[in-house]
Amino acid sequence: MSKVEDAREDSRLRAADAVVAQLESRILSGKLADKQPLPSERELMEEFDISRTVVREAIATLSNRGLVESKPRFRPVVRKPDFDTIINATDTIIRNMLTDPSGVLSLYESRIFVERGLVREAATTATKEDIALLKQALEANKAAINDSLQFFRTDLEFHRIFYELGGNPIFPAIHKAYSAWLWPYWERMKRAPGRNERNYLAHKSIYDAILERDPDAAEEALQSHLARAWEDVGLTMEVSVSLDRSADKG
Amino acid sequence: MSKVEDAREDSRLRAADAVVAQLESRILSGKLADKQPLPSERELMEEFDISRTVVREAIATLSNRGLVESKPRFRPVVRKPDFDTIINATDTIIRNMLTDPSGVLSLYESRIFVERGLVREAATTATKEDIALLKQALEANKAAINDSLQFFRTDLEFHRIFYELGGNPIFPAIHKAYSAWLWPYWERMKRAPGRNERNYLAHKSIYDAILERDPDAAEEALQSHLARAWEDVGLTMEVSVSLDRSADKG
DNA sequence: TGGCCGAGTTTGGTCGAACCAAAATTTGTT
DNA sequence: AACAAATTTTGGTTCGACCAAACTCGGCCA
Repeated sequence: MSKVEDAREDSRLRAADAVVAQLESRILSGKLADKQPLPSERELMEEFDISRTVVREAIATLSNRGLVESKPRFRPVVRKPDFDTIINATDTIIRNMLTDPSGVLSLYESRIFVERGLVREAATTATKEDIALLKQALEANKAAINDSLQFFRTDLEFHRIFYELGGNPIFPAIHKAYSAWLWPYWERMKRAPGRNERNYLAHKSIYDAILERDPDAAEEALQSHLARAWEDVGLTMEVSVSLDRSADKG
Repeated sequence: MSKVEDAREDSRLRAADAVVAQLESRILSGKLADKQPLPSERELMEEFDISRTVVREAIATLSNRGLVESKPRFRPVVRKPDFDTIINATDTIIRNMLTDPSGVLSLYESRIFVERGLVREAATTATKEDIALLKQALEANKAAINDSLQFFRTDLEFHRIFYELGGNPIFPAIHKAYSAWLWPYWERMKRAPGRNERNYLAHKSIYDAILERDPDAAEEALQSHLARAWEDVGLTMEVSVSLDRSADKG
């Protein structure tokens, strides 16, 4: 008997949606194990007694929902959702939204907000091990001052540590998102002489404040650090903004 | 000429993906205006010189991405993405993730983190108008103590104000998300006598701290308020996960 | 024995024609 | 002008077919 029909005596719904629901529950319950390939489309169409068209639509939806990973021409692979999944699913939308400069600013503001909280947290609750991690990242950052690409990497890594501290898996995912979405704007940042040095010192002052268990100082250091960084980027953005406006009027 | 082929001399890609990209750019550029119906599937298949199968797949993807709204049997409607769109696109994933209690905890922890920052911000930078809003919400909350449903609404509203303060559109979207995702758990919260009263007092203490421009007190009040709320919910969840972070400063 | 290669099979990607039922549109009637 | 019926359009679904890329597996050669 068709398992789909049961959940679909109401013909106003899509058949694919019922299949999606079925597969979804199987994935979540573990009947379809993580990292394992989905049954072939032809198997599924037989089992659910539907056309392959519907099967494909269902799989496409699952893919967009992040429950399976599907590369073209390859068997879709089951993937239990985690917070990273959300970032991926959200990616295109965000990128679209970031075509508006004010969207970038909003995003960056939110990042500052989050990191202010994170450094406060670090200043009050960081363990010796946490601080050791920070110190290590800081020194790597210092060592890379003359290699801008490497400096950027260690910069990212230094900030990332704060997102890891609480052990809450949401925050690393957020850091990943910020990095991915704001990266393009950082790439265009001009290479002012002494910029790396300045940023390293900013990192150090944050670190020092944490060492001294001073959340206010840490927050302040972080805030001015990121505000300054925005200025570096904002200059190049303002150009494109005004360009857009003149293009609009024309 | 087929517009799809151009972006697809590499046959390893899906035809649907190219169509998605095309329509996506048209929506973002405004060539396909917001709130306007998409061309019919048969028109699209002719224009792009592809089969309807591919058209449907493309539309399904756009729908999942949140760029069009498609109810079964109705013409899909163009929808320019905003931060709310993200929440909707993310919704199913999150709900799936929340089948795991630890996921709920992570989410709730992140909410506490965010709101701690928000009330600190409010305590330092809230304008007279902001404070008036808070006072109004607080009084509405007080007036609803004996009507649990109404109390819940005013409770939500009180918290929402903090998310509105900065004027950053990301935060209201986040509040909406937290409300939607955590709602089911709150609904199951037991109706202990005096609970509304207690929560109102907690809100008041937050408000008072903001009045006195004391971010530490505001944060502390918020923290204990939400931690206590979690206990009310946690009991019914039959999961004993502790939330004590002892992050309070002496 | 072990790794490489190629024929044969499976599987995903795409097409096209067709049918149905519901929505949208037009026509007809009062 | 308003409402009801007939007609066209459109989305949802099925079936069958074809292609090319991925996968399998068994034989060849070192």
